[in-house]
Amino acid sequence: MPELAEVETVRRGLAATVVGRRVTSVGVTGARTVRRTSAQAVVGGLTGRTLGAVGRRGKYLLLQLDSGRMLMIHLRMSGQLVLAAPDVPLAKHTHVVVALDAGQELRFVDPRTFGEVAVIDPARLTEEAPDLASLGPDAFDDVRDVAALRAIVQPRDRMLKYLLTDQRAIAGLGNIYSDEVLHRARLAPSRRSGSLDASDVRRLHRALRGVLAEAIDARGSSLGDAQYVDLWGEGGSYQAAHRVYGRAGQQCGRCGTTLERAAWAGRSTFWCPGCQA
DNA sequence: CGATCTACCTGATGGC
DNA sequence: TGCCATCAGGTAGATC
Repeated sequence: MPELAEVETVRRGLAATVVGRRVTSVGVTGARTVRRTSAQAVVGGLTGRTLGAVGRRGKYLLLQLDSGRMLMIHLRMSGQLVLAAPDVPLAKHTHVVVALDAGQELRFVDPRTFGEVAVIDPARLTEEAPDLASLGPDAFDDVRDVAALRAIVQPRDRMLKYLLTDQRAIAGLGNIYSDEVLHRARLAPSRRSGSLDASDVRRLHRALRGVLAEAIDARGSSLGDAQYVDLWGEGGSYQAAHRVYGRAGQQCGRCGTTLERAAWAGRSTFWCPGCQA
């Protein structure tokens, strides 16, 4: 569910609300959510700690702790972070509850239990979070100029859809935003990265910056099942700006061609065969 | 190295 | 109504 724009929206919400707050108690009821370490490690690593800067790398949320360690959260497909008063009943599938000294609770809710919460030592990142350690440059924070994108695209020769969603190549894009970026750049998802010329890379860069900036401004995309909401339960609005995602059979807003859908490696890909080449 | 499956889960939706 | 198949924003690991 959540991709870079949604995770960034949650990050900004956390930065505005929990920085400087002390953790008074922690409850873990979902063993799968803390599988990277253990319930004891999460409870012990958080209780009594004060929360510091809130960062993001790709789709990972990283909160500094005054112990020198960090709280790592990945929402995966269906995870949500919710801020609530203690007297508000727990939503179904609430797996971790972090009580803060301001009287509020930070709750991790996740029906499919793919998401995770861990407290890790940044000095031992390679051992404790090899997935995080091997992330490529962040699609928004690190890929600022064309040269940065060229450095990702040029050394590889892969279908663009696979390249853009490979978190080790470029971190943060998922199924929705990769399709939207490729449509804006007028590049087909099956196009090989090795075949891009300088103007293709410039268009891809401009599309990447534009789509992500607009999606973050819109506080992300929330689809019909309302799986993605921010800390206060509010959805984003970028779904209204989707040009291809979920629109197979409709007409392309740019050229009028009927949009297509294909299932590659078990994932849906949407594109316009008329203006993406 | 790159492409494609499967597995991990629950829930929503649509067809019959 | 119920039953079944299909699909879902992610990722790791195995296989070809």
